[in-house]
Amino acid sequence: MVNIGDVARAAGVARSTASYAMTGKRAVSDEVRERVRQAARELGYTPNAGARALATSRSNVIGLLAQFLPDEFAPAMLQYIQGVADTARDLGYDILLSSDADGQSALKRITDSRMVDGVVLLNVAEDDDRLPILRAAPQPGALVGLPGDCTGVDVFDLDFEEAGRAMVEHLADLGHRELILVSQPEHVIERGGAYVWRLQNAAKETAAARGVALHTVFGSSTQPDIGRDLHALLDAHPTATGLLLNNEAAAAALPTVLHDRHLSAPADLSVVGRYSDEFARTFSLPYTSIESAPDRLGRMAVRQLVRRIEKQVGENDPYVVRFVAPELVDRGSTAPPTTRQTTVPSTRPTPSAGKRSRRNNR
Amino acid sequence: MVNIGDVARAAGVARSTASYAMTGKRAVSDEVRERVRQAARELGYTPNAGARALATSRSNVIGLLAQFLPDEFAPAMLQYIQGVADTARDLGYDILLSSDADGQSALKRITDSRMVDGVVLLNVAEDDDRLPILRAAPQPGALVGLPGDCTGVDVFDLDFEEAGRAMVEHLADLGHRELILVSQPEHVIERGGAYVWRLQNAAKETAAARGVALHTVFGSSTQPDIGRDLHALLDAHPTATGLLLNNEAAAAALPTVLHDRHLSAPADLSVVGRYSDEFARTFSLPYTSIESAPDRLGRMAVRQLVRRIEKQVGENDPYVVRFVAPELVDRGSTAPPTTRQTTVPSTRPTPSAGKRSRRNNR
DNA sequence: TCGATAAGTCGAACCGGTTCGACAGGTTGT
DNA sequence: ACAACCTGTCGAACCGGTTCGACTTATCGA
Repeated sequence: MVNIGDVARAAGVARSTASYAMTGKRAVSDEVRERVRQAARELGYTPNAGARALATSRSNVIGLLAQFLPDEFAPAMLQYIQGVADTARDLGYDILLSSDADGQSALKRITDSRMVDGVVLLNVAEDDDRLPILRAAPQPGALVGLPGDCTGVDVFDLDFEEAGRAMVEHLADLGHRELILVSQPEHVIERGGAYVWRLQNAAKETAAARGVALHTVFGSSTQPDIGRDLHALLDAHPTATGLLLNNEAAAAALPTVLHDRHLSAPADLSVVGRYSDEFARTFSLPYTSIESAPDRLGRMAVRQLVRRIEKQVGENDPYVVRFVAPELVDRGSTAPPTTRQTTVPSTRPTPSAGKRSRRNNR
Repeated sequence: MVNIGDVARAAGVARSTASYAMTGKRAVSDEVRERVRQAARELGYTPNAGARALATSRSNVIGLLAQFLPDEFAPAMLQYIQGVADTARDLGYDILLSSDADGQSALKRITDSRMVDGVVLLNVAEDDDRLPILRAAPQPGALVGLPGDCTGVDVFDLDFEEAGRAMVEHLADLGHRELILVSQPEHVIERGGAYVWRLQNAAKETAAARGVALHTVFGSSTQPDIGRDLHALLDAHPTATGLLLNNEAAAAALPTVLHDRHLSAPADLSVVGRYSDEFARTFSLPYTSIESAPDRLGRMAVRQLVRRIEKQVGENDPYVVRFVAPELVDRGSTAPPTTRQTTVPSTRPTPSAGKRSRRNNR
């Protein structure tokens, strides 16, 4: 393999001069620079990443810690990854992706070994066990998701409180008096997914202030369980006229559930979700929703991280905690309330005739 | 940062001895080994990845070239990535993820710079422009997807011919005489997605042999276009009794389409898809389908790649082209044919009353 | 005209590992 | 008793870049 010594020899200069000609870190005569570049081109020279990392203590790689947890909805996760990957590439960084379930040791390994210049953490929990390791690491870190303690890292998240308020306000303004909020599974909360609480508490407060009854439940995050959950819920609260979804799986399952019950939105039920526009398109979801902006959050996190890596902001500059304001995207699934006719349990579910696989029963 | 010299000094040995004690590449006395390991533990020593890569010409990183193309269905892609990432981690490798639209230059950069020990290519086209670069690279490569020319790389793919045959046979056996096959968008084919042809041609041959009429069309891969496509299709072929889907977006959109037309499977229409079980669960799809096994393919590709990297198979060992046999997962969406009653166009689509957003019209 | 400054180049050292050859000391075989 | 061998350790060289200090030559100001 051709190295910088070969290039220097071909150009008739010292190795150091060749280096300066390529990197521009010192003045080099036009003539020499051109000769070096020419030689590099002809020989097909590419700097060795390991050697460069060793010499500069910079790898131009950003670590991305994502966890594909069984109770997280994978397609929603993908959008954060895309946002991070695209932005990193634009800024000249490669992505080292870790999907290791053991986030602690993965993080420790990639930071201690200096494989990465910085780290983005997805799926951050209230008391995330990766944070102590990240703070102890020499590299900067950016989070997507709000932990309890934000010291030493830059944090980006959707404003879930505002989201909760906006969802309730929207339906209250239309005249609804009884709503159901379906959150993520309780297990997500136990693991520290505080955003579930943040939205739910704000929704409760707003509901109380507006004199609206709000039933809150945790839904499953897998099929077909969430479908069953939704049916049970609609049975349990026959007089509720609005449905709020802070649960991607529930949103994805709702069309089928409403179909089975011969209901439609907003004629029988008003629906407001909390998911991204991309998600809505992918799943063809016709519900008005709070935009969760995963691409923007990923982009913001990487931008700030790169600023720290490149010392455009120093360690003494304050760490930021930035919330994206939720936007309500109106897809026409809300309207003033109507009394929902209760479907007779025996006629629901209305599956197609013929044999049905075990896998699909609900 | 603590380096191997610090460890050696603390243990009272030479740097080389410390290295041998950690790597085990030469015999070291039990006592010294223990002293070195102890020192390393106490000092919190982790080898510098760049330095090690420079010295050994091995990075323990695998490059993963994925492209999030607008006409590919992203959630389907994610499963390949997960399969690759999980397997790599199990085998002691990290993943360098490139989602660069310019696959050629991304591949050239990561291979020439020696950042990676090997590469997995997803989304491989018939005449993939990344292949010449991969063949010229010093690292081995494994593909998920079948290109026209397989020399110099290990190739893994679903047996799409057999899949096409199996889909048609299954419905022909049940007595169907007129079927519709919805493939990926024509654009995917133009870009070189040969698997579309492979399945379609095999389906056509089988249909001809069985005396079954087969209408083949290319569907969109985005919402809501694909929904419109499906409606048009069902209008155009009112006597068709079976629907074959080699298009994930179409599968994801079908429940809503059938709902709008007041049809259900298999009572009015038999349906066979081609997607993974994971995909079926995520989208709650109740259709019998050919398992596309993305996790298995990703796993196989990484396994073989690592074998090459670690010289368990040499450059002279033959390169493999391995097809995964398609399995039909019966979810009960197929039955003997019934005459489908034509829905009156004016009553279809049956949207909910009330305002409808522009975004959601079809 | 002379010293100060800047531009351009070079050699050497360095980053932090691994690996080769040499060698001391102990064991074995004859 | 001596060669042959094995074990365990060390010092030095090497991987391929970058960067520092020093040096030469040209340029400028006083």
